Amino acid sequence: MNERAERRRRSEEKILAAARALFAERGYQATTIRAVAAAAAVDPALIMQFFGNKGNLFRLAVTAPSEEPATCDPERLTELVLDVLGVKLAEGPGGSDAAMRSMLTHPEAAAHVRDSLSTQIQQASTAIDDDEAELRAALMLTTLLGVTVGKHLLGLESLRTASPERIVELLRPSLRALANVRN
Amino acid sequence: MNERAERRRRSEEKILAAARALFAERGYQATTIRAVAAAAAVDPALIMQFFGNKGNLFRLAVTAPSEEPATCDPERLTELVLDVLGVKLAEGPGGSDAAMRSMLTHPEAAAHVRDSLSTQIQQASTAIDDDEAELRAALMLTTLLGVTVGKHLLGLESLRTASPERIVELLRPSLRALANVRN
DNA sequence: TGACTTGCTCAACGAGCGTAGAGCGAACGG
DNA sequence: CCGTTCGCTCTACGCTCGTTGAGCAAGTCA
Repeated sequence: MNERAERRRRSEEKILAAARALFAERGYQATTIRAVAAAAAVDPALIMQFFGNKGNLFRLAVTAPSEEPATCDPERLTELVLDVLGVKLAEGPGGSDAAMRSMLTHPEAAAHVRDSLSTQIQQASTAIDDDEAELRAALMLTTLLGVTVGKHLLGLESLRTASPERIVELLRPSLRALANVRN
Repeated sequence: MNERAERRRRSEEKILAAARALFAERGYQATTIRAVAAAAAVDPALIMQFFGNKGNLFRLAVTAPSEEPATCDPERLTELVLDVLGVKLAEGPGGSDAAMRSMLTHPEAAAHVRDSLSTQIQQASTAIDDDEAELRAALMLTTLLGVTVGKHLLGLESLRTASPERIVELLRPSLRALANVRN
C-alpha cells in the first residue's frame, strides 16, 4: 500500500539527521549539500527535490523535532532556572545545537536563537518580582548561554573537566543573585 | 627616501582595517578576499601579495593591534573582574570582535578565543581563594562571554536597551557569588 | 497486465571563490 | 641618468558549490 511513502519518510529522516549532525558540527556555511548527501548515503539532487534548497533544509533541521533521544541536556543548565525561579524551560538556552553553532555567522540562525532566547527570557521574567525583571532574566539566560558555549562549543578545558553537577551548584547562587531572590 | 615604504604601510593598514571590519561583521567564511579588497579600494591580488593567503590575513587581522581608538570596551564587563577580584584583564572576554564572530565556525578562531579565555581564567583564578578557583574563574568569564554575545553579537533586545552601567551593577553580585567572596 | 506515478540517480551548468603569473609605471640607488 | 626594484593591476586558471532537468527502475492502481 505505502512502501513508497515509507521509503520516502525514511530517506527524509536520514537526510535530516545527517543535516542536523553536520550543521551542529561545522555550521551552516561549511556544511555542503554534498556532504549531507554523502553522510546520508543519498544523491545530492534528492535533497534538493525534497527540501528545495539549502536554506530550507537548515530551517527544517533546526525546527523539526528530532527523533533521537535528544542530545544530553546542556548541563541541565536550564533546570537551574526551574530551581531558582520555578519556571520550566523546554529547550537549552538558544535552542538546538545546529542553530547555536551558526548563530554568529548566519542571520537566520541568529534570528532563531534570538527568538528562542527572547521567549525564555519572557517566561523567566514572569517569575521575578522586580522593576527590571526582564533585564535580570536576560542576564540569567545569557549566563547559561555563555557557559554552554564555553563548555560545549568552544571546549574550554576548565569546564570540560568539571562535573556537570558541580557547575550547576556553583552557578546556583550566581543566578539567585541575578534573580534577586533572598535564599 | 621612503615614499615607497610609506605607501605600502598605508595600503597594508587599509587592508587590515577593512579585513577586521568585515571579519567582525560577517565571520571568516562569508568574508571574501574580493570584498576586503573592494572595501579597501585595492586589487584582490595585492592582498595575496602582502599576506600570502586568506588564513594569514585573518590571523594578522585578529592578532595585530588595531590603530583605531579601539572598539568601545565590551560593556566595561572586564572591569567587573577588576572590581570583584582586583585583577586587570587586557581585553574583553574572548579577544577581538573578529575572532569572536567566527569562534563557532572557524577552528583557528575557536583556538584563538579559547586561548584568550584560558589566559584570563588563569589570571582571575589566582585571585580566588578556593579549591575550585579555576572552575569559578571559568564560570565568571563564560558569564561575561555570554552577556557579550547576547548583547553585541546576537543583539538581544533586553540587553541592547539596557544601560551598560546597570548591566554591570546587576552582574556584580552574581560574579561575587561565583568568586566566593563575602561582600 | 498495462498505463501512470514517483523515489531516486546521473551528468552538467553557471557562478563565485582563492590564488597565480605576467606585466606596467613610478620610485629608488648608484 | 640608467638599470633595478617594487607597489600595484589585469587576466585567467582550477575548483567547489548550489542547483537543474532528463531519465530510469520499481511501486501503484485501473
